[in-house]
Amino acid sequence: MVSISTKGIYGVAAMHALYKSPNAKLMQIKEIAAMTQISHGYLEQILSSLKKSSLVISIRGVNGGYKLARDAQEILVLDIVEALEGKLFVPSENVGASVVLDSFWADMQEQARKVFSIKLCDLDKAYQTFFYEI
Amino acid sequence: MVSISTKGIYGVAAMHALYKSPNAKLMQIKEIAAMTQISHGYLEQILSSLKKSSLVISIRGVNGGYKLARDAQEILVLDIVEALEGKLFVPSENVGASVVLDSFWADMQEQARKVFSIKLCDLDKAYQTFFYEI
DNA sequence: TAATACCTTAGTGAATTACTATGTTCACTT
DNA sequence: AAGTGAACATAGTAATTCACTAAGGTATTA
Repeated sequence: MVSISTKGIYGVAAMHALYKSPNAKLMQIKEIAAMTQISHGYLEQILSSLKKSSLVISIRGVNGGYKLARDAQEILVLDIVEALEGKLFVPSENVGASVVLDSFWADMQEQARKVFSIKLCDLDKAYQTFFYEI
Repeated sequence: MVSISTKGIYGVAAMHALYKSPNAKLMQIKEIAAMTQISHGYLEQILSSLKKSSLVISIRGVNGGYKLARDAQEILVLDIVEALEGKLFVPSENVGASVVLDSFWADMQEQARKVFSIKLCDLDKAYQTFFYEI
């Protein structure tokens, strides 16, 4: 189907929730799950992956939770999605040893990854732009 | 993995082969398969899909084969890939009823599809550019 | 009518997706 | 010191997709 899967979409939604947390306050999985409607157990795994990629920081125990590992200006949607789904748009293998097509697909990948290189802090801005155009 | 699958890559390779056929001469499946290293049976299915999407024309019987249904200038890589893999980059469902993220993903889809809106006849040109830059 | 090409459908093993289930570890509170 | 509640870790599972193969059907030409 060639699409970002729910895992990536959930990941961006969770990161966006953390970004929107007032005063960068810790958020617990159950809070994020309630906000985003993501299943608690699945969200646990997703946040675990995001932690492994150093995108979030966690604190354990009672009153624990998650927060962004760094400023939202330093986090790209591409980082989030690739942390969860691997590098984007890598053509499986090269076909027929065609140099033309090989470099074509490499170029497509580069351009497509550029599209997703939008900062986490600019997500709302993107929406505003969209909104004002109506 | 979020990538064009081999089906789409094979489809583009096959279409490129048809585009490169001298004088737009009919090409048989076995010729294309030999050129591209795609399995004969699988390529049959792929060309069948491309025909259903009116991207190629076929002639049956002895000396039959395939050719492009229209000028390569009127065929986008996006057309080929979407004929084989469905519409690109549709986020499965909207998550958490977030209007911000919904319109963000819609915008991502639009931009990503634009990246693949390159004409079949410009595939080689893309490579030339890449080549000259070295 | 035989040969040869396209056309169609069914099946299959491997991998991926989107979870659920179960338990462990850690830290704070009482 | 014990209990509670949070993150952490691993295993399992049903459904779907992927990348084909197999087997035959149908149209056209020699």
